[in-house]
Amino acid sequence: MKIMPADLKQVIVFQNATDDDLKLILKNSITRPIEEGGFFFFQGDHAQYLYILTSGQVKLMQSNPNGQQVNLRTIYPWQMFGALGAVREEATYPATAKALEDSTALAIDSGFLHEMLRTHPQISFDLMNLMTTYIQEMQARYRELATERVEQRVANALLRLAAQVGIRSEKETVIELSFSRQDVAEMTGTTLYTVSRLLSDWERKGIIETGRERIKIIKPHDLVRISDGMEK
Amino acid sequence: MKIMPADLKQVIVFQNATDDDLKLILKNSITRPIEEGGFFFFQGDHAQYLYILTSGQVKLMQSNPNGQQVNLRTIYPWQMFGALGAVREEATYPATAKALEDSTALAIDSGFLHEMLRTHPQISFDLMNLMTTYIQEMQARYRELATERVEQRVANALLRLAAQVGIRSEKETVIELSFSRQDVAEMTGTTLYTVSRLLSDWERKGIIETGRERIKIIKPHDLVRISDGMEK
DNA sequence: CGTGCGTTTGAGTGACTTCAAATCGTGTGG
DNA sequence: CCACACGATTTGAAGTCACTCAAACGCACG
Repeated sequence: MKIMPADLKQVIVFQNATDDDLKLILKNSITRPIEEGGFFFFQGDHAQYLYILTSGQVKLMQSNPNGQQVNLRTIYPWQMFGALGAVREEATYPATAKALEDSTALAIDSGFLHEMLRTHPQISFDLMNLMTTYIQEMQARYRELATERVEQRVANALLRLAAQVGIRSEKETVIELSFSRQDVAEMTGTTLYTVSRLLSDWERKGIIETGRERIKIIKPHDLVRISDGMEK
Repeated sequence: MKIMPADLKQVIVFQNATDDDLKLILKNSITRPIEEGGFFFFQGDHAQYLYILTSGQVKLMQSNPNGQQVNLRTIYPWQMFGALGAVREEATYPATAKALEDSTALAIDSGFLHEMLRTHPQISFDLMNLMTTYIQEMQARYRELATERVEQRVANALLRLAAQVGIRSEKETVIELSFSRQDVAEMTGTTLYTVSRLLSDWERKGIIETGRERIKIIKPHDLVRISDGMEK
């Protein structure tokens, strides 16, 4: 699929850019397809490109020296990734970007990006704003991990996912999610076994329905109560 | 103590600003003294000011609905705080800022700040860069909390603190820190009891020396080994 | 109709928390 | 200058949450 300059309007950081700017950006970027399971970059790689996902789904994760990993976030079309590395010259990516499905991204060279930021202050400003929201999200997740029990964190994660990407059924307040137990575990800093036990428990209570890589939220309100720690 | 424009050069985000700019910033800010134990602002307050600490020490912390809190970071002179709230108009502070000692800060009105960012792209850019480093730090701490044991996290926290604010003795590699067990616990997402047990253990092994609100690192290298999980 | 991956479930364990009580250190008022 | 009082710290004992490991299950796809 060919990307048009106008498509880039969907990128938050470019929403104030002119059509000419968008054209210039497109001209200075390359299209990079990665198939399911492949990687756009690894943690520690020299950060040559800033990416904008145009199709598919990408998981950003970070590993510790022992190889254990956490999910930092999942990227959906028209979101940027790799920005942390690419905005500073001579930097490396602090995370690994893995394609969850066949995906395509626009790769903007960091040299050109730097030039762009210098000549288009508005973009710096918008990027800064985007970063403030991201910092706040990370701070909130950090606090959650430090102070809340697994049960609350998982409930919270499901609610957050539902708000972001859930497919809402027409009549009822039923929300479908496509994530494995492992995914949810990595998102909440726990193990797939604990997640499985929790989900089974909630299913018995009629709060959710589950299947293979599928979670259907039946009673969001009960999840809210659990995430608030009002349980027990 | 009177703040001079040149003093502001110590603020990372203002290091590229002209003297005239610094003068303008000073003229549009007010000095705000807060005594030990007092607060510059609370989480959820309307974010009217961006602060620059000129003396003392400030703790940034976040609470969950139940009142449990985590330490996000400690601010030292010439560092900014309150930026996350103040750079967006009509926002609230995502954290609480408490003075650990009698402290003084320069308060820059968010309206003026916004104007400043609009007319001085370089500042947006520098601010964005500062935020990238902060995001990376938060991501790293998040991963630590999710994947590492308390022992490793505490060792890591001590090393990080030592690098930031430790007083290095001349001859030997001995580093002094002034933090209570409670402080360290809040920084690492654990309890003061666990921290106390750990520090006692390390003291018995000669890795550190401790006292009331005092931790002296004798063998940093051993802490590095512990933080890498090479213990046991 | 296998085969593999995602999932469930059980049993055992251990790291860390919680609560309680004793002890230590420091700074402050008499 | 000393003694007291309070906050910081230590330590023990008990409890628990969640992890680990192992094994069985079952759905979906080839």
